[in-house]
Amino acid sequence: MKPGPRRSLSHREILDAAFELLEAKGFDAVSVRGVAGALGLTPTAMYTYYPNKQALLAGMVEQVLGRLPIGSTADGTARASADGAADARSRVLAVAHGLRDLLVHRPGAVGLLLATPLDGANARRIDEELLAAFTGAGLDLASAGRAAHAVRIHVLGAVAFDAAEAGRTAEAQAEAETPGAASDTLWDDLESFPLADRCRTLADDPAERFSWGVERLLDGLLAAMPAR
Amino acid sequence: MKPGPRRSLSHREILDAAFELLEAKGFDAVSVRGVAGALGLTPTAMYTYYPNKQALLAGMVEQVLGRLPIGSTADGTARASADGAADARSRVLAVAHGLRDLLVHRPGAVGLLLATPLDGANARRIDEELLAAFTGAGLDLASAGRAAHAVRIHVLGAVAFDAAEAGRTAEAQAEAETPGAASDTLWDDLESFPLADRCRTLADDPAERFSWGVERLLDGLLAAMPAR
DNA sequence: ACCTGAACACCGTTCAAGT
DNA sequence: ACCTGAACACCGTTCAAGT
Repeated sequence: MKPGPRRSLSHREILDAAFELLEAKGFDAVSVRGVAGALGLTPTAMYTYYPNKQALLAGMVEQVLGRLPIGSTADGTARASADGAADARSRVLAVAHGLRDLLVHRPGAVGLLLATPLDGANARRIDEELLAAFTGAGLDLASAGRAAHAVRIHVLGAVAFDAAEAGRTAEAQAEAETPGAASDTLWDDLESFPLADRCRTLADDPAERFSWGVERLLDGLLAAMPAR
Repeated sequence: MKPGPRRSLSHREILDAAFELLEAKGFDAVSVRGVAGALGLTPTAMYTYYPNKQALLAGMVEQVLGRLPIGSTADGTARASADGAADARSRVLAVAHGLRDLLVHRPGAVGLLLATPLDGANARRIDEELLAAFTGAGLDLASAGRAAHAVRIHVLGAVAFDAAEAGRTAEAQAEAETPGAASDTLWDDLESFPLADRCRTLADDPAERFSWGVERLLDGLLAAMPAR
């Protein structure tokens, strides 16, 4: 092929192609070469838009985090309320569930978040909302920072575990469909894990488990207020 | 080279070489080819020991998790105490801090944990300890399962964030040492993040932040007991 | 059983060259 | 500025063949 026409793609078009690839074939398929191919470009042409793969992934993270609505209450900054803690709880819950919904409905997005620094403008915007909520509840700035960090950890970690678990059960199903392969790794160690085994039969719903965990975390965080 | 002598390596030797590579050059250096090369083997010889890379990584995870001491109190099963919640707290804290120490002192180990299912025997052993602690505190099995999951998430997530943060500041330092490169990505967006900016100047110690977060999480989890 | 060597289908990235 | 084509130094994995 000769150089071809100057298409001059926008970053939007490139990111759209990358997300299409992500949702169709998973995170591993989001390669510089793969995205270039989907756009009808040579791999090297990608380097005129992004200096490296990290920058491309960072662009994707920014786009997906940008879809999280924040501070949705219409009253703007005037948010003073009778109960600062209750206010904080609802604001943090909105961020937590919003973020989870964003990632759960986007297969492969977890890999994206885990592979990328999370220091872009939209990540900072989310941080700011969490900090505002916790300081509004009466926490000092240092505690609010730690509380926001704990929420960050919990949301991302929960989604990552859910995704890993979903992938594993999908594999297990695919394996069960091939009757030739006997159940491998049936270790039957001397050890047994009665509680864990009984627990596994419960088959908890991921969404409910997430909700419960965030509520309990908030119970602990919002109790960390200076006595007043 | 001809086939060479039958060395018949043990899994231990292979895993040791893999960990040496992990600590020396990071998680990305732990490749089938890399480990084989460190052992003086051809890449394909690795496949007589492990069916694929996943299995090799799973072996590494099992070895590192095996170093976590559990149930260190000498009294064995006789653990009934006046305050079940206080007992549970100390047991969970032991697991959480033990696990964190294991990972923090082993650069690259986080990548390992994030890339592998965590369903091996040692992972189950840790699960069992957490479940025992929470049920001992009076939680029903379903709640204990959710609580254990929350702890799992928090410990791994915290270590993952710390590692990412450490990597980022290391990069920033390396960049600062090359005075030719001006400070890139100084966006100066219209938005500003006063709380997040002030928060960043606090420079919280990761170990203290972790401790605080786990304590707050446990505050919330151990309050989730049936009223008695 | 354990190992080699060649091969397949991939990566991210750089460089010289074209328009 | 945007793009191609060749190239470099890697991946995981398979296959046929040797001992």
